[in-house]
Amino acid sequence: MELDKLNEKQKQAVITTDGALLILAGAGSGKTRVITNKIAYLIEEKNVNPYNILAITFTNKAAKEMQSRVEDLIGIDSKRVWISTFHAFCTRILRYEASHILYENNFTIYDTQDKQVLIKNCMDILGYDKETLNIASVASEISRAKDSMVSVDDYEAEATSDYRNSKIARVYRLYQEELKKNNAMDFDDLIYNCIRLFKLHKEVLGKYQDKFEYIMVDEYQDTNYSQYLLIKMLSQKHKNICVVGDDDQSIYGWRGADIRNILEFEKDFENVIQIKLEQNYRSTSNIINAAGTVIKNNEGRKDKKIWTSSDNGDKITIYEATSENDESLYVAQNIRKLTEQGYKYSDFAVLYRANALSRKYEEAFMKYKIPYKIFGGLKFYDRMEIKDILAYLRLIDNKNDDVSLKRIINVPKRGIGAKTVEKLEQYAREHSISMLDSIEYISQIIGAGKAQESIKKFAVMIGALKAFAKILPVSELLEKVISSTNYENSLIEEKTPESQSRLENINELKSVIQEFERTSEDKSLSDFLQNATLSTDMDEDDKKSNYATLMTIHSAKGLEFPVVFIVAAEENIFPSSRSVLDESKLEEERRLCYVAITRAKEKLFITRAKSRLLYGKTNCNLSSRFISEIDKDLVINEKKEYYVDEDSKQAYSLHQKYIEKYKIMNEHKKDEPQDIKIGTKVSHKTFGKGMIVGKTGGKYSIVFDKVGVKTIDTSVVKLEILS
DNA sequence: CTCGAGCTCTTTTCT
DNA sequence: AGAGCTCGAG
Repeated sequence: MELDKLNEKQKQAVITTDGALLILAGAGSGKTRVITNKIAYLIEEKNVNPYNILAITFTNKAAKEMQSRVEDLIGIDSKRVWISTFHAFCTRILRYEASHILYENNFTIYDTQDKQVLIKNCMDILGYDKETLNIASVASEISRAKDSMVSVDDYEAEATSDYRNSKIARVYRLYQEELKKNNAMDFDDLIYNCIRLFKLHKEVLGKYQDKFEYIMVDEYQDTNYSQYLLIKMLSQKHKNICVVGDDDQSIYGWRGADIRNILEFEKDFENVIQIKLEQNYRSTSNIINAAGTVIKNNEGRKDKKIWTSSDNGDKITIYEATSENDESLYVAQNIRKLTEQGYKYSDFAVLYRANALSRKYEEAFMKYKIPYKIFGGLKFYDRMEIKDILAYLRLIDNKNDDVSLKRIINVPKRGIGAKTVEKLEQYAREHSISMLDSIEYISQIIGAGKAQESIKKFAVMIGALKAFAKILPVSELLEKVISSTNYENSLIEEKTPESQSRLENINELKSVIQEFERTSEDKSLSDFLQNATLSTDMDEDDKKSNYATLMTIHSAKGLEFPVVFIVAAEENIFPSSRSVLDESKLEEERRLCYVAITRAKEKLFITRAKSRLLYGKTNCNLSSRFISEIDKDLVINEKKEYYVDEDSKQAYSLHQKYIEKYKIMNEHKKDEPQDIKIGTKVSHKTFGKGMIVGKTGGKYSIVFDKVGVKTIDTSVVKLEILS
């Protein structure tokens, strides 16, 4: 135990073990330290059995971090504490108790993409076109319903008078029926169904209530209603519930997080003790004060003031760039300058509001030879080839998974087209069986021919693989899948750099599976698939490597860096254009800004550009209101000297004229795609040197030395031919 | 059945 | 700017 290393408040938070405890932990106040020490304290001082402790986090990364820090404190006993994410926790329970809610325990978890595929499918069946009803918005509406425990019946009842909502209600109903038929659940269902299970079967709930004597929840400000309910139900017996959070860091309202949960914790639970951790150990005093002057503009927050005993440190540098190019070069130049003064590349982070902004900084870093890593974008398990292979494994594991079957029935191409699949699906629907099972009756469904032969062969292959699955470990099953589907070979034959990188990813999947077999307790196929769906790229961070970090502010939460650049601090970007008209959304943006500022330990730069090319258009945005909210005494303004004109209105109108002119010029330019042979070496003005490897119309696939494969439309961007 | 031209869309993102 | 999706031609 390291109780003596804690400050008074932290110590108090650790030793207050019984009853309901709300720890309001400001940024950088050592909250993980408090939770981990509390777990150790319960076990070592209070003789609580580790088996009776539950600690819940939002991300795998946070769970792993917590697990390893508890292990450092108490050793092997830490393995017996339940430390997991909400979703992993619910999955584990549902796997034991699936039969109570009429699911099979090898149910498949559908990720966001699978979910959208199935929703689109449902909308097709109902005859709703996506022009009137946008798939993504239906998906998110269904998510919000489940987050707030609104069942299909409830939703329908509320929606009767509303044309759009009653349509969504029908999609929701069909979608849930399809999930059930496929023996599948989406992410939201994991929590929704867990609560349904507890409500329906009090004896099951009782079992878990007995087990969890002490419950801890991290990042409580990010919980949604269903997560709140889950915690509340589980803690009902022992009533030892400790939640840790910071209302000022609630930035996930748009995905259902309810800030009310933390603001009204004291009403929701009995005899709540509240402890505030306000001392910041991370940042300089100037940074903390800047964060404070911004966040105080929000109404309706818990009263607290973070402070630090550190020195003032440097002032915050604000740079007003002329364009996004100027801005990105400024960032790169400053990083270069600071590395010469002894900073490492890994000390730097560039934080932006949206992933689409990252490219310019990437280019500038390449130019200045600064090693960097971009987080976000396409994740490993989202890659096409990985999803394909996993779809095979899912179908083998769960024959009812029609979504996976449809994904791979013609991958690699075996001459089974959309019409055939449609007929098969219809037959399956009419006879209430899975698509895989309906293949048995294929001769009744489609006439004899090439498609029928292919589909029979497909079914035989899946049958054989299922037999292998019973006797082989997952890693060997994977080999069988790859060889019998001819997946690898068809990629090898393609001989494009894309297929090359796909092959590499498949090899990566092989090592992921081997790693899983080495480390996991339950080595079953179901378990592997669930792990794969619930995990993400962010989980691993190699602290050893030396590179600058580029990421969105959202993904930076919980991290810290000696030097932080907050870029594109402009109205309509940060705060985003969709937030500026809505006071509560704007407050969330401001909290996001608070999170961004408090990531910095020593130096903070905030930059903005007077004009910016984004989503194919140039815009002139005003400086972010958040910049002006920072106390002027804490700031140094840097600006290009030739910007004499302070009147932004005038600058704006001049710029608009210039842009109009530029547009007209461009329209004339957009014509004649270039005709270049495959194999030609070319140069692109932003991606650098590369080689043409494929051609589709006027568009070329090009492997660039630095950035990999990109598709370039030469009627828009001209390429310089090198050889 | 497969390929390619032309259309639309674009915040954030963990699970 | 560029990715993804739909629809029509071969």
